[in-house]
Amino acid sequence: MEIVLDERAREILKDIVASYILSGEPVGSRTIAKLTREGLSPASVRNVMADLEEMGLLAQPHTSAGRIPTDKGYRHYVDSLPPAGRLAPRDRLVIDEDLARLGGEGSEAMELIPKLLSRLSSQVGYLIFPPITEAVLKHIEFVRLHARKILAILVDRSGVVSHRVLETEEDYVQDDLEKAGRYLVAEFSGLTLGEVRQRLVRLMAEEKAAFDRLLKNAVTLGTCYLDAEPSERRMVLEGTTNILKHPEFSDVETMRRLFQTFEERHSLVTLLDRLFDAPGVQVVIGSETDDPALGSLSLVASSYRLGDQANGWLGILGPTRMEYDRAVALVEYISSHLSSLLTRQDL
Amino acid sequence: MEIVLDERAREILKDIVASYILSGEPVGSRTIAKLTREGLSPASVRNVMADLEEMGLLAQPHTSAGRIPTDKGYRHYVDSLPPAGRLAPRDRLVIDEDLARLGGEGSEAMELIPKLLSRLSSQVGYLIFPPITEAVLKHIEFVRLHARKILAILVDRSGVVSHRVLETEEDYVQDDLEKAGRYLVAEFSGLTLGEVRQRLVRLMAEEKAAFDRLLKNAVTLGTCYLDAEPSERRMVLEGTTNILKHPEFSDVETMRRLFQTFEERHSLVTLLDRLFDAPGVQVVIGSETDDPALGSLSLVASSYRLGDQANGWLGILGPTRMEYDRAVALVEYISSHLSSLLTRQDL
DNA sequence: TATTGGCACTCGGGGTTGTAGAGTGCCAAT
DNA sequence: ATTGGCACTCTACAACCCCGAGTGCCAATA
Repeated sequence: MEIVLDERAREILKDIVASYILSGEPVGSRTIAKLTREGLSPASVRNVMADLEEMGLLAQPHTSAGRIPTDKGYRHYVDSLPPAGRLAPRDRLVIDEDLARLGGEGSEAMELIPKLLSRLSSQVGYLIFPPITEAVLKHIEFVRLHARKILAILVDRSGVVSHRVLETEEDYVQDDLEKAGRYLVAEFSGLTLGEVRQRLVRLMAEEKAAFDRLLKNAVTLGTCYLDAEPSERRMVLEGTTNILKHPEFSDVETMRRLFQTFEERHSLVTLLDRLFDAPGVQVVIGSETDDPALGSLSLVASSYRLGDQANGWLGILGPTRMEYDRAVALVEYISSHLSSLLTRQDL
Repeated sequence: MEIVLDERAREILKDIVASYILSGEPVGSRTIAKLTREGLSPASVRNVMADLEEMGLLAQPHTSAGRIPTDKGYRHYVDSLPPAGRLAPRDRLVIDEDLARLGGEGSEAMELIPKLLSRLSSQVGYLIFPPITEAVLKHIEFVRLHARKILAILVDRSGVVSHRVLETEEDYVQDDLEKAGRYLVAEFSGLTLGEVRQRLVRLMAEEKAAFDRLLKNAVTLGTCYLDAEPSERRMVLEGTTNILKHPEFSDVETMRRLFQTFEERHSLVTLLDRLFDAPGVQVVIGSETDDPALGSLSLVASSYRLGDQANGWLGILGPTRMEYDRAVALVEYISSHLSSLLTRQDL
């Protein structure tokens, strides 16, 4: 169901959406007539508007009001945006400075980036980690807590630390745990966790493992850790309060649902996970998803590369009535900047 | 400025506050007259009410409305609550079950407890870690990230993991880092970080350290880590969306300020830090603090003991119009339960 | 045939007015 | 000291009206 618009209709749609994004008020035919250079009369504009409404791109809040874009209208608008938006030099400067200060440790970036996105866009900034199976092992370490309770700590190549408690069949002494950790690092560092798991499974199948205690410990503990690893991806949200500034969320109930969604995070991750893994910045209009809580929200998202690991996501979350050009430029710039920074430093 | 109330006035104040907490509506003299057993007439109640208002314990939203408690009124009410509140057996059961499932790892408890508090109270649950200087060293570990960037990971006795990136003067090889870590653990595990720092300072002053490379490394790295440790205490908040359910926050602007406070956390920690470190549950009426964002909020707080470490805080944060008896009982029970659980398991 | 000016119509928002109900304060009676 | 009674006050709610913005449609026009 491809909608074809002639030049003028497209122009008018663009103007309406842009004007509505700026003002938040329904826009009438007069406003547009004054805006368009080729001096069209309000009446003519009205005709086009009626057409656009029939196609489902515009809507009227009530009979005698101006038009506002439908989500379909936003979609058209977004798709017709020039691909390479410009970023204000001032913003550019802030980003360059902040990212340069990064120590090159993953966790730091993961906290800084969403804050940066949030601050510069005055919206919600988010960052989703790459899937855990793609993390490259740098270091792993086991610490005995109590009998049969072991704390496992893992560091991935980009410096992201994660840890969890393992419950084991037998009771290990700390010394054995350290040996096991060192063995795993020596043997597998530089591999992704997915690969490590495969190797471990293979090792477990080999007979040799049954006799070498050190090897057996290492394999058991390693497997235990990887199995305990939840498949859910980590996500950082920042600036959620910014969303409250927007008048479209003055309704308390909508807002409660929204914050609930933020608090759970889960649904956002799966939403982004389903996104087609294309390069470049993508825009998702809230209602295109099936989550009602995201009703009047939109996401601007870009994948990023952390070293040569598979992609994580970062972007901006804001009301559907958002300045997409700015947002897209911002996300685009930060994402590519971050990718190159991390990839370079990783060598 | 001690306010003395006679028996009847106290009774009426209690009834008014209780009724207002339940209904959220200003309560009139009729309601109270019907409630009190010793059949007082509304007119008499009105007289008492006028007195209470003069004392600043009650207020009228407008001339012809019932009375609502002032914060001073709440304070009186709270102080006159019976100290040992009963907890519903059903809640008790839930808590017992959930806490029993705890693996004895600190981080798990730190996440579970606020959730539990939040769920059972339908308010915001929080937990503040003990001051970092009181954490007992169990394990420390250094991982080389890049040249002169080192990731330091620390585990305290209760299993809480924290980590940060150190920038060092010289470049260490991983092997030296491991030796340094092992040295620190062997020498100092079981001491609080505060004590560890003292020892390190002393060691650094001794001449011997200048010649033994291993020792020097360990001292340098240890000091570096402890200095980088921010003095700010960690805090976990859970269920912030619950606050939105309460009608008193329907005003968007108040709410935005509130969420801002939540997001920053800092101010809440310092607030609790200033609290008199008494045993038992304490109630802070929001306006008793100087933070305007906490205007119509109250805190129910209790310190807890984690092993023999100094105290952290846990509790409930909700609107000043909150069911204090329930909340106090809940916080009391969870706090003492947690303390005993952690202390026992630590042996 | 596409565009335009004109005109009647519609609808929401804001201000005004009226009314019912809840609750008070005060006073005189008990 | 307590109480019944009464006049008074104030809010919340609904009804109403009117203004202005904007539309849809039609007949006139280039």
